[in-house]
Amino acid sequence: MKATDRAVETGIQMQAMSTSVMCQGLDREAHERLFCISSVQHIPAKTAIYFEGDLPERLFEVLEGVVKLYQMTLDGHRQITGFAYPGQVFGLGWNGTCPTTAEALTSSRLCSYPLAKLERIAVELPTFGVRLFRMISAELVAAHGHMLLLGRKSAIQKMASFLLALSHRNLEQGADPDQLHLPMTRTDIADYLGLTIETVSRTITLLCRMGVIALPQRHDPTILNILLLMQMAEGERSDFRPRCSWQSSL
Amino acid sequence: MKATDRAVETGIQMQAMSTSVMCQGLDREAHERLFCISSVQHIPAKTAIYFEGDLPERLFEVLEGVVKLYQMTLDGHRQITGFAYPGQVFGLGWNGTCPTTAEALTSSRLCSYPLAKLERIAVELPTFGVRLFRMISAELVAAHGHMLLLGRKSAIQKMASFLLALSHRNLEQGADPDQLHLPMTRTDIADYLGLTIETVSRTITLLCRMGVIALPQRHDPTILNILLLMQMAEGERSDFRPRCSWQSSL
DNA sequence: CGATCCTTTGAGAGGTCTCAATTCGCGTGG
DNA sequence: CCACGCGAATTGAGACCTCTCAAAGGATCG
Repeated sequence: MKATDRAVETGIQMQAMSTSVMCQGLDREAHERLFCISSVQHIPAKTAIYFEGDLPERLFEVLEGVVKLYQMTLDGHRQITGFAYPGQVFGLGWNGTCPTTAEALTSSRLCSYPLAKLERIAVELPTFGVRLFRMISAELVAAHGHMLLLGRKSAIQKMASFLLALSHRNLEQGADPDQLHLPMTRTDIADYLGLTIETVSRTITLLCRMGVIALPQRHDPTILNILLLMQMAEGERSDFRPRCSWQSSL
Repeated sequence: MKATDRAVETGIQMQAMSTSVMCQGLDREAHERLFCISSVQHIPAKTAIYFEGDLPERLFEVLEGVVKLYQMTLDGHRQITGFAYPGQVFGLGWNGTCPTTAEALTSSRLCSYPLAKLERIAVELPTFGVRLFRMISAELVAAHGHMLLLGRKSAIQKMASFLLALSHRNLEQGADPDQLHLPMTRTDIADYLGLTIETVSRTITLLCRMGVIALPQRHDPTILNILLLMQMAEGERSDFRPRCSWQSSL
């Protein structure tokens, strides 16, 4: 590699860092310290990044691609706890060992930071520590929401919620909220929603027949009626009061 | 209240603080600063502490009693995301608003800290910030584990896992791991495990008939065969390999 | 163009839910 | 002290949703 190439590469990397969610809003010092300990790597599709039970070593940010995080039961069932898209962080939230396996869904580009050095930065630059805390808080909120989906929603509600979440993500990214893309297989969707692959397939077919979505390509559904989709995600009856006063004796 | 009473009360409170999980292992300065912003309160049973959607204001630690945390779907279903026992903290992990409602299951004594002041302490005393981070990490790990239970376990597996978790908690607390106590109703258990009240009841009856547990009192099961219970929690087949090499193309 | 994996679709079984009735436990008041 | 009432828990019967097993239809890639 020539010197000019290295310079170009560093330039690309610095650009990646400045757009990184890890760095946004941080002062110059934090920014530079993060850059110094960061490293960018390419991961081919279907490759594990770390395993459930490993000792956590690095924090990852997705630059390109999608990563799935999952846990296994001892009898061989799998539960995907989340998908990490570009701009999202994973590898946070361990308790001794990694609770999940991380595996690249598609060919991905990741930026990673050694946890030990990250902790030192967090200790020395409290604003960065607060940022890390915000990130893991967001993950916990998402986890709580997903627990509600897994425990209390029907197959159609789960599927509708999933599609709406993807739509919402598109909106945030400035993409068309109706043109979705599913980089994961039906098996992955099933393991994320707590269903079987057949039920996922049948539910998608059902949504198509109802005219709520279209499916020109198997991995690229289009939302045709987002209002109906939202209704389906929430369930039938909407005669619900915001405050649960019948529960509380207040 | 007389001065001596106040002194006694303060003594009790300081004792509570020194045994508090929030304080364990912290230096004298952090300890004292926490004590200054802390307040202890009693909450009667079935009383909400905060509501889903509220602006988070305080972090709570359970001193006595049990608190349940839950979310509602728009069609009126409930998912309990966790129970907080003495020595456990809740109110951490928000993203704008509280993701869950917190409600005292039994008459409880709580110690709470204003979040704003807590953040200041975390910024000024990084070791405390790290401690907060560890706490929320543990919550995230628990949430992931519960997602696996909700999405991929049968009614018996869920019930067995629940009882084992309580048993494990007893063990940590130095109590008899076989003598359990369920302060929550069957409805609460159902909403925690993603089942109906009837299925919970039937599953408990089944476990009794199999001789895995006994039920002298409705809220106080006894584990008779913990090995079998562990087997049931994990599922039938145990021909499972620790590393998921069939998934990864490594 | 065959091989393989992913996906769809069907039929049937099974687990969990729903609805309903009964029993149990406990506090209240006669 | 006992009868009563109410909520919680248990139990039963049947329906329904989802899973399981099986086969066929597509997509992709060498």
